[in-house]
Amino acid sequence: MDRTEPVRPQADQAELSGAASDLPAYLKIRSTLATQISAGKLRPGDRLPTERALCETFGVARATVRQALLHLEGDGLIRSTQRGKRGWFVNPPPLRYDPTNHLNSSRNAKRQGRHAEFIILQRCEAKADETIRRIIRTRTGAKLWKIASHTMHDGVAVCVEQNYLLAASFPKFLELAYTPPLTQFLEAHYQFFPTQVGFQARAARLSEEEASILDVAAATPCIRIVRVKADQNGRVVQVDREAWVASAIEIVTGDVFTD
Amino acid sequence: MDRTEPVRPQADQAELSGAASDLPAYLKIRSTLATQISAGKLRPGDRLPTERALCETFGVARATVRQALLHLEGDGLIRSTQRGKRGWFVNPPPLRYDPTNHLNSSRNAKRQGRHAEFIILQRCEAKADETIRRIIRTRTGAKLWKIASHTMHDGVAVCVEQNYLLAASFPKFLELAYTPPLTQFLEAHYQFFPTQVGFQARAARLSEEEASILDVAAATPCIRIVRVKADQNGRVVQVDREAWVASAIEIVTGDVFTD
DNA sequence: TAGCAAAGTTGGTCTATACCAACTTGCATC
DNA sequence: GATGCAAGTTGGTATAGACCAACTTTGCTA
Repeated sequence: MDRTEPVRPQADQAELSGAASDLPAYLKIRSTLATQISAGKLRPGDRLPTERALCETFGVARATVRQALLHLEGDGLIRSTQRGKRGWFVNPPPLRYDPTNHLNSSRNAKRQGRHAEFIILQRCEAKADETIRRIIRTRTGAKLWKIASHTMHDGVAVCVEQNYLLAASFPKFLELAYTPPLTQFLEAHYQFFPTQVGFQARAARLSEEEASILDVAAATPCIRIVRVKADQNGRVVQVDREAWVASAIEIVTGDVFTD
Repeated sequence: MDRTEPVRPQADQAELSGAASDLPAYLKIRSTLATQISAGKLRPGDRLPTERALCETFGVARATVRQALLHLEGDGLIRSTQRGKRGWFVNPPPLRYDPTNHLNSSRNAKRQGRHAEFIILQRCEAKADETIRRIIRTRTGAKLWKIASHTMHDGVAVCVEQNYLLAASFPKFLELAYTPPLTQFLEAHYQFFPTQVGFQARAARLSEEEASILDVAAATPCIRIVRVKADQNGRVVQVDREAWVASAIEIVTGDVFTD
């Protein structure tokens, strides 16, 4: 009984998602799983079957299953943990993020039914690097405060960020007892009501360090956001650099999408 | 002389990018190539060595090289063509795209030193699907005009889009001789000076069809943008759906980044 | 010299296998 | 029961080899 299926291991996969049967196997697996997710058979937070189990289900090698899973990760539908190597999990839908009206991120999260937490990693004096310097248009030596933190939504890390403040505009910042979120803190202690004067977003990948903080695989797709804020005189005094797990947010302005 | 290097094929790779030598091989290859690109040794439009040549250079298997290349693709640094299977090419830096001020995309491209072309694929009457219907807040049967097109920058396809117009607001649209770009055409023929009332962007992957139009590999990372425009009375009359090759654009508002 | 067919190249897909670190499970021992 | 170690599981990384379609190059023929 060994020779009924001789050399063609990729023959009999007609059961994979009927339509478009000339697609590569990994794309069929991808769309099969994507359908299960959008149909609610697999729900946010659910764990997918193990890679080896999926191999059996679809009758393919593990590399093929992984190709499908990595695509689903790029699609933003699933994520795999890194440290707690427990498997692949279905993502919640992305948080809507409005670049023109993004003054209080915790309230934004709450309005969308998420619980946001902020964890401070570092708070120190810092020098501006080339990028910051160009934005803030300052002379080389200007003193800055740097706050490094990350954000959790419902217990899942979704964003690492660094905030840079022009030290001259926020005297004795390090001596104050700081509680996030930053926007509210600066409002309360410095009567700082900023104007957002710049916003930048682009698709990229997480660095090693960021991925390890966010507890996802190295080089996970992310969206890098830079926000620039000015004081009442139009002076740039704050630059925020954020790296969001790409699947965790979408950029939206206007209210035509929120019904 | 065959047994000096017995069973450990991944041993001697100390020459790969000195620092952080405990990184996986594919990440070292990725950063080596990324460095060559940012240092200008490989310039936009250049073709990378073939995958098999890179295997020899770095002393790894082809799957490992491909892993590195796919990461660089996700980073937006390179792209591989699909139909004209000629290899991997270095991308130009992304085009800056301002969601709050994006009325004329060809002028935007020109200002950044690119030549933009628009190719019309289809122009027809269409019914609103669920998404469009919800945005345009119209009753089920509303008649729409649909324009499907794609955009080339310097001869490279970078974006596919569909524009939907409320037919009632643009009478006899199909009977007019249409020349892109759309914004200018509507301005000239209908005195339509829209207000942008909605903008949405998120990271995703190209569909089969889109990828084939854009001549890139299936499921290439992309940024999906939806723009919603209203007439003078605040009535939503236009919805644009764009899919940009992720590496081709970055979303920017404000002028603090353009120095 | 023009045209065309054969051979080679290249990225895309896939199999099969292997090893590792980190985590989980289960079992034997105290 | 609690403890602790061994065995199993899981995703991450990597090798080696294979086949294909589509493209390019080569070289022969008319």
